[in-house]
Amino acid sequence: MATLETRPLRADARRNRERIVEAARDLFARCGDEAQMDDIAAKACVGIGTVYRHFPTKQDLIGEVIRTKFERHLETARAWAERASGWEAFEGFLREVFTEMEADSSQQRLMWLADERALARIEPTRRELVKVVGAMLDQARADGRLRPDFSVDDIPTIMCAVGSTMSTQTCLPRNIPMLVEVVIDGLRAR
Amino acid sequence: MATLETRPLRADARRNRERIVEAARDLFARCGDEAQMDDIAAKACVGIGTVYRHFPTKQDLIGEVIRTKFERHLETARAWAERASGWEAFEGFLREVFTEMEADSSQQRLMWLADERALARIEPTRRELVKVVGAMLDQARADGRLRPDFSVDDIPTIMCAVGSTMSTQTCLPRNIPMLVEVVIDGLRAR
Amino acid sequence: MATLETRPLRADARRNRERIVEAARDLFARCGDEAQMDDIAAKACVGIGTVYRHFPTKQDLIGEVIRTKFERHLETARAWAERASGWEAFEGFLREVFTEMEADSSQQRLMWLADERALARIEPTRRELVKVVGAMLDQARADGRLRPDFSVDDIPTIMCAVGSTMSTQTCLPRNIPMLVEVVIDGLRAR
Amino acid sequence: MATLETRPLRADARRNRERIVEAARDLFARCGDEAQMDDIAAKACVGIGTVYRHFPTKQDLIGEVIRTKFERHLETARAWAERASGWEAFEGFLREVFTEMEADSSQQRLMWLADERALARIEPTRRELVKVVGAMLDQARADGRLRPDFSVDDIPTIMCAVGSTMSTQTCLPRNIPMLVEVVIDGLRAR
DNA sequence: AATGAATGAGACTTCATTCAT
DNA sequence: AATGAATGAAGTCTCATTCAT
Repeated sequence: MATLETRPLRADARRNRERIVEAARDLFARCGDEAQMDDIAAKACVGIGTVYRHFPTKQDLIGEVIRTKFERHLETARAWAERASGWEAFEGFLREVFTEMEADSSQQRLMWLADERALARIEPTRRELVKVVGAMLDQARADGRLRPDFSVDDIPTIMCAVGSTMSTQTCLPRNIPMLVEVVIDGLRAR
Repeated sequence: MATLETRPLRADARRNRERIVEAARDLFARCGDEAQMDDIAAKACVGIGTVYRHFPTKQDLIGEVIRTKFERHLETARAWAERASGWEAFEGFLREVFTEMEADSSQQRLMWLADERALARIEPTRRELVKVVGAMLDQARADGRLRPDFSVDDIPTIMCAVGSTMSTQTCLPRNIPMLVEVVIDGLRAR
Repeated sequence: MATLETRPLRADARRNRERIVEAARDLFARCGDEAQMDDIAAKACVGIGTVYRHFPTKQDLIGEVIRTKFERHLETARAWAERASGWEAFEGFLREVFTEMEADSSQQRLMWLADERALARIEPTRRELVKVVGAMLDQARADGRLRPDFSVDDIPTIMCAVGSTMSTQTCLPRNIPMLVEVVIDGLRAR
Repeated sequence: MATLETRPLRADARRNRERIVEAARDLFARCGDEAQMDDIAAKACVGIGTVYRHFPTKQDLIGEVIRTKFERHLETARAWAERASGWEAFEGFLREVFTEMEADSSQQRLMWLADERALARIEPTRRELVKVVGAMLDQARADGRLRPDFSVDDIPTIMCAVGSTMSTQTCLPRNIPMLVEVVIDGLRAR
């Protein structure tokens, strides 16, 4: 009932939160849609009530898992922005991101479960990502290496095209490396 | 009682069947996964039992809706195979299919609901499609217009990449025309 | 619309009726409760509507199948009434009936599916059976071979006890020959 | 918050569980197969979900109801094993069990609804019961009071014969007391 | 702050029966 | 007299979310 409690418990809470997100990541990857809140709680070794304390909705949890992945893509973008510039940086970024995606391709399907509420959670990260990559694009376009009609706002389209292809039913044949080459070649100026 | 007429009841049954598929097409497009068998039956003005008489499983119905779309793609491919050949036919086919897809882009998400059972239903059509388009590709490759590492088995990958991008949540920005150009340019021989 | 039709079709109808009962016998024996009217119709090579023309209710069909079995028991009783008398006839009848029952023990469970309506159908046959066996019992009692407190009305109880034991889940151990001996010995006068 | 009390919620849960089994006992007895999970939940004043939390399947609930009855039979057997021995104990046990059975004869039909899954639940109790009664039988056989061909494994057969006869449709005449005497006399050595 | 038992709307599917042909 | 497509009430079970402890 005191308003001013110190936060000794908050360390515990944060650990719980991380465990929950970790468990969700794993179960969503393995089971997709079917991953249940109960199972996620069990895997995180917390009660289901604790999951809901941290994430009031399943969509919030989905959104958080997606956000952590975008965070990693953002870091990748920043690393390439430092390491190179223009088309080189962009191509390097794209290839590395696609590789990351394929490493946990089963998680790409999370994008299909996410509704507006979940997606709202990743907006800040997404915007930051677009900003960082935008700089590379401007340079690449100025250098005449990038197709002129490609804008920074089209990046999500590209990433989505590759990512969602990774996560379809495995009973249909998929050739991701080929797709990556087609897309990157298609982005070059002719 | 005449021997010559087609069986009258069967005509009714076929009409029902078509109404069911039509209703399913519409509701899946609008509600995705959420579309319920009850609602589909109601929309088709038949009892739920009638739906299950024609499609013993929800996945069978999903599969049938997808199959009808593939059937249309197949017709498009055949039309282009007559009208042109090689790269011209392939590019024409691709552009027309992508346009068709965008016309009912909300239906692309059906692919995400389909499980193996549903997908099994479209196998014959898919195989025929690959065969027809394969002929175009061989010619295009021989003419040096197609990137050499692209095989007929990669067509589904390409179509999936574009199709699934169309069907993502609209709250994320999408630029489909740009994606189409990138993909087609990426497919050309350099 | 004529009231006075001759019965050339009735031969067909009777054949259908027999085929339906035969199919029902088989399917009830194999599937018990789960046997469906559709399947019975299919197995009898008639439409489901034809089944309902002959037996307005599933229970009527169940009752008919049971009745045919009672009919056979009745014949067995009559045969023993001719061949012997008193306790000899009764024991012979019982042993033969129990043997018949075990031959299609899977059908005994039909008794568990039958409701009042079905059972009403077998009343005449049952009454006749009791009458025939009753004569044996009177003689056997007079001869001092039958336990004195056993009446003709108790015959169904005895038959039910053995019959229903035959039809329980096979995962529980059953020893029918032993049960038959216990029951017959228990019926003797001491 | 004290460490000593038994967990309060768990007490509630146990009460719920008992209420569910109690409600199931009553409804299965009255309606047989027809008793529905919804009704059982309502009668137990819990949500349907609570029923399924405790018993993941209807068969599990059926099995539990049967198990509680077997448990009572087991207690009866143990009581007689202390009170007497040999044939006296066995006959006393049988008569008391048959009386118990008749008290809720409508429940005997549960045995007919039980499938393997339900029956698996009662295996331990059944085995224990057979063990306790087995000792009586050995003694009775040694004393020359029991028919020699009767083994401990035949007990379920005997109990089933009487129990199932109790639970048939009441429209057929039943004489249970007579059946009990016939069976017990039939079990004696001659 | 955490727990996990409870909830209950709602999903898919079945099948005895009806009725237009 | 026969057919079999259609019906729809009712069944079992799931799972995101709530709330008493």
